Amino acid sequence: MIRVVVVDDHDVVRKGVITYLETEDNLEIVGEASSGKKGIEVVLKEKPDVVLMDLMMENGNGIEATKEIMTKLPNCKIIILTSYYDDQQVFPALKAGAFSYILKTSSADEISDAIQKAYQGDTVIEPKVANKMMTSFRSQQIKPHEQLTERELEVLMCIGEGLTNQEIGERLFIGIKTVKTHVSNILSKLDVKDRTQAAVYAHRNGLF
Amino acid sequence: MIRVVVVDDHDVVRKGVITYLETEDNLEIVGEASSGKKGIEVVLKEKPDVVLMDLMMENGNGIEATKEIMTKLPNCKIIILTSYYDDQQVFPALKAGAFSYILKTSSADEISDAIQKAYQGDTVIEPKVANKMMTSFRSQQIKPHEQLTERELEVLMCIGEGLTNQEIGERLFIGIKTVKTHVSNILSKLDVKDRTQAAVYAHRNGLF
DNA sequence: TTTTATCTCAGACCTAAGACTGAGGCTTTT
DNA sequence: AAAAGCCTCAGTCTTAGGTCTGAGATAAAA
Repeated sequence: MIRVVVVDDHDVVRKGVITYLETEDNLEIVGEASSGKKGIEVVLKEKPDVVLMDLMMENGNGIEATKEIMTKLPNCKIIILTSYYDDQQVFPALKAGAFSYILKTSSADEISDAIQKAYQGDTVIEPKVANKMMTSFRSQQIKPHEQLTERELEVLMCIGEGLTNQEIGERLFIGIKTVKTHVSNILSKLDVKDRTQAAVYAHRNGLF
Repeated sequence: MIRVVVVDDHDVVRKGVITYLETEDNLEIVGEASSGKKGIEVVLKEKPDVVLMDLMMENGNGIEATKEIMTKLPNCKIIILTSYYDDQQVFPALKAGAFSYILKTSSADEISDAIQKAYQGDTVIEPKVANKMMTSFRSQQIKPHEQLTERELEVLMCIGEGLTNQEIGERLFIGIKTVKTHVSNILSKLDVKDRTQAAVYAHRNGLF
C-alpha cells in the first residue's frame, strides 16, 4: 500500500481527488490538509510515501511546505499538483525538492499514475512544464563565472593578466591572505585546478 | 689617411672605383681583389680601415667574406657595394656584419662619402634599401615565441591549456625535470615571470 | 673534426600557490 | 531578530613551480 497525503485548500479539488484515489487498490489516503502549515503537521505525523501538494494556497504556500517536509522527511515524494505552470512556480518548487510536477488538467488516471511512478522513484513532469523547464534551463545555464561575486571577478581579471597574488593584493588594496581566499573560491567555482587554468578560462570565455 | 681595400670581381667596376678614389686626398687604396677568397687574404694582410665589398662574386661570395673578415677584424668597416637590393642579399649581409650598404648606381661622390662616414662610425644605407629594410624588418619583427624551439613551443601550448608540469611530461613522454627545464627556458625567452603569464601570452598572441 | 644547438635529466634549493579551518564585520533578505 | 552572503584576514601545512648548476647524447653546421 502506498500511503498518501493530499494538501490543497480547494475543498472540491481535494475531496474529488481523494474520492478517486480511494478506488485504487494499492493507495491509502492517510491524511489531508487545506493549507501548507497544516499539511506539514499531517505529513510529519503520518509520514506518507507520497504527498500531493497544491501550490498557491492561502495559509503558507506549498513551496515552503515542500521545503519543510523535505528537510524532515527526505524520502517522502512530493508531487506538485497545481493549475499554473509559470517559471516562478515551477523552479522554486523543484528547487524545494518536489519530486514530480503535474497539472490539475490531468486526468484522474494520470494523477494516479504519477503517484505510482513516484513511489517507484520515477519523476513525472507535465509535458508543457517539461518544455518550459528545458528552455528555461538552457537559458539559465549560467556560465560559471557568472556565479562569481564582484570581487572574485576582479581577482579573476587580475589572474588573467598574469598577476601574482601579491600583485593582486596591491592593486586591489587587500591583503595577500584575502587574495588567496578569493582565488581558492574562484578555482572551485570555475572548477579548475590552478590559477593558470583560471587565466586560460578567462581568455577563452572572452573576458578580455 | 683612410686605408681602403676594394673587392669586386668586375674588373671595370673595381678599376673605375679605385681610379676615382685615388683622387681623394685622405684615401689610400691599400689593396684590391677580384674574389671573396682573395679579398679575405688581402684584407687580413693589409688590415684596412674600410672595405668596399661586392656581393655576388664568382669565387666565394661577399657575404662569406664579410663574415670571415668581421670575425678576424671586428673594427674593420665593410661597405657593401652591389647592384641588387633584394632581401636575400641585404639581410644576410647586414647580419654578416656589413657596416653600410650602397648601390653601384651611386655616384662616385656618394661612394666616397660612404667611406668617409664609415670611417667616422656612421652607417650609410641606400634609401631604397633602407625602405625595404624597414618594412621587411617590421614584418620580420620576430615574435618572441618564434625564437622558441619546437619542443619549447609544444610545452608552451600545453601550458596554454592549463596543464601542470607533471601532465605535460606525461603527454610528451618526458620527465618532469625536463619539462621544468623547458618551462624555465620558455619563461626567459618570452620574458615573463611564471607559467600563468606564459599561458596568457599564448592566448593573446593567437596561438589558440 | 670541432663547434653549436637541442633535448634530455638530476639534485638542491627557495618561494608562491593552494587547501583547510576559523572568524569578525557588513549588508541584505527573511 | 535571525539567517545568509560577501569581504576581509590569520595560521598552518603541503606541494607545484621555478632557478641554478651541471651534464650526457645526438644531430646539424662550420
